[in-house]
Amino acid sequence: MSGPVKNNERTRIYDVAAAAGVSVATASRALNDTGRMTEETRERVKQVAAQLGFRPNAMARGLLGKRSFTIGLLTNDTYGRFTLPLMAGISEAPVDRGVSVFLCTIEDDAALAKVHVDALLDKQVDGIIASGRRVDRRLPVDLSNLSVPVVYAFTEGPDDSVTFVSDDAQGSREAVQWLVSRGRRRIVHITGPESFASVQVRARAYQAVIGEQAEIHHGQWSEARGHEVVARLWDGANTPPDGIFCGNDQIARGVVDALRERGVTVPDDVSVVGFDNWEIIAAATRPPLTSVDMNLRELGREAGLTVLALAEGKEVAPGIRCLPCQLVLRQSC
Amino acid sequence: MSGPVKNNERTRIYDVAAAAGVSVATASRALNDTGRMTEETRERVKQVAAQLGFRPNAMARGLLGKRSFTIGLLTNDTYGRFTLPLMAGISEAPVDRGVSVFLCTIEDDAALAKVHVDALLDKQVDGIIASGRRVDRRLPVDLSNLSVPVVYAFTEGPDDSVTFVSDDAQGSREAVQWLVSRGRRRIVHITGPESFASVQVRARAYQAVIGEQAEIHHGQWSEARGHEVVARLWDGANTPPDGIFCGNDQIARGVVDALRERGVTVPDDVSVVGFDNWEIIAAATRPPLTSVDMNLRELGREAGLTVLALAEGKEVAPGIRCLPCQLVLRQSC
DNA sequence: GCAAGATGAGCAAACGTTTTCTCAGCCAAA
DNA sequence: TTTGGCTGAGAAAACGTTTGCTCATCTTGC
Repeated sequence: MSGPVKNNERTRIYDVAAAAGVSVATASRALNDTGRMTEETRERVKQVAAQLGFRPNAMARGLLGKRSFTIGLLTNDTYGRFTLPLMAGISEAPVDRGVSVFLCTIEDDAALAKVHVDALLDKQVDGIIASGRRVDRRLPVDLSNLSVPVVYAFTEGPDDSVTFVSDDAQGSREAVQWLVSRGRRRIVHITGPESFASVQVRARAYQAVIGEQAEIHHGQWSEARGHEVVARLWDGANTPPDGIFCGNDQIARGVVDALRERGVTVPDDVSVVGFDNWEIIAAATRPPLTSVDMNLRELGREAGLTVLALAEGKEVAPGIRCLPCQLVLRQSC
Repeated sequence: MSGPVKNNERTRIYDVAAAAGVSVATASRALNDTGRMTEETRERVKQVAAQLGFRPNAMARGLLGKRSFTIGLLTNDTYGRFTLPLMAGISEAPVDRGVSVFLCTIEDDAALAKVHVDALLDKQVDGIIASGRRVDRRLPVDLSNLSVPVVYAFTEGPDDSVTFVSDDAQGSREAVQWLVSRGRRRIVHITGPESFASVQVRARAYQAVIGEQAEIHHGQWSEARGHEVVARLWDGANTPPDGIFCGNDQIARGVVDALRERGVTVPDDVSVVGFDNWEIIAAATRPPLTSVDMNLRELGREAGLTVLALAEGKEVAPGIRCLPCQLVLRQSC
């Protein structure tokens, strides 16, 4: 008639301790590989725990004020183009350590963002990763004075934050250099609106390789825009280009389609490279698009590892980390 | 020198109670709108709490064995095509009640799935939503005897489970009927492999409208497949169709492209309808695709509300719930 | 004027861990 | 033998809430 006798659903550490004939304290230490005890005792406890299928209650653990084994991912990319690869990378490392990820999609809605962030803080997340669909825009919420570490991925953070972005300059350089190496001499760049930071970075990298012959066409991020520019280039007085580096895959697909319709052969007459390596577009283009992949998954992985390190109290130098892009070769050049 | 004097980061309910001049118990009851007390007391406590920016610690709450205000979303759709709209819907209602969603992407990997599910159970989630990229495939993990409620969305669950799917039959019917109402007389169906349940459902609905003149072409889910079938139809001996209902938007886009290349005008000569309403494809097609939208967000919303209801102990009758699709009109018919 | 019921509010237990003390036993050095 | 350090292990506090129980006070009906 003494001691807790609850026959609840889950086995608690109390049950393990009782079964192993030790105290709760010893059981806890045995399972966490801390404290001093005979190797034999430790082993016995572990075995009993495994046998009973014991899994520690994360709530109780979290209550002690230590880790909650939980991180939050904030994003305004409801479409998922960037978020899901990122997400896959983020949870890759953490899940092995028992860490789960809260995904919060706030859609440029400051109030919604606040609700989500508050909920995350209530749940004592170990850290937050902020991510967006556009590198040069901040999320509509201030994360700078939170009690938990914050890491930015694919979105702009405050100056002293840890930020992960893809190395668009390197990716663009490789793409253009690849065109050059294929013997292309007149290479133009068709890309998005000048107001995007990534547009500027990519354009500068293109310019650095091409020099003064550089020719940049800004406009919408759409297939239609690809058609438009091709029409202008081929119907104009100047010699049309033999290489086209596009700011994203949608433009590139428009370009390739427009060229095919004009009877211009890709890649024989003109080589085309896209950016984003959006499988659904790049692979369906005829011919399939060579494109720059931003390695979002890897980016997510790094961000996940970093926020975990910060949560564990490790020091991480603030600054912007550029992760390399990779040129994915297909038949368009 | 008496009582807790900790000056920690977060304000606890203890601080609120002290500031309001009541006991912790009263404070708790005041904030939760339970128990008996003067309206004046309740109001005062609430006011003090608001002033101090008090937010209850979710861990402590969860430890009491009640709700954890947390649900898990399991999916094997790493690409995000289906998951993100679903996710947006799922968290819509819950977040207002302070519920956050763990997103777990398991990629047909049973071991990974188990790791994730275990992590979710450790964290005492109130419920789990299982979702997949294919309606007729089960996730590689058994969720049937969990201690928390499970709801299936866009994936197959056990017989006695609560499952949400889109009403593909109704969507297809409306699409085909729309073609008929536009005066189309010879309508064919180009769709994916026969092994997909959704392919069968959509095909049957098509057949039910068209009758014995039905003509179904099974094959890959790709743009290339659209080209292929158009070539076969227009180069064959029979009169080509004047209406085409496609099993997904990729096929539809291939069809429209192929027709344009042959000089067949869409929608004047032939009307085309797609399925999925995948914006990136449907909107970029020339002309833009009319397509069946599965209302994934709404589906997610229902699933979220249902799992919450179950978590609160409400009874929900098992069975398959079909949510209506919606025909989104664009210029392709 | 008194018993009985209603009302407002506090004490303390409970949730399942981790961790700080504390302590008994043992061994070696003096 | 005594002393002191080391080792293995347990008792109990702590984390921040919620809630069952208790109790004093107030109201009401006789």
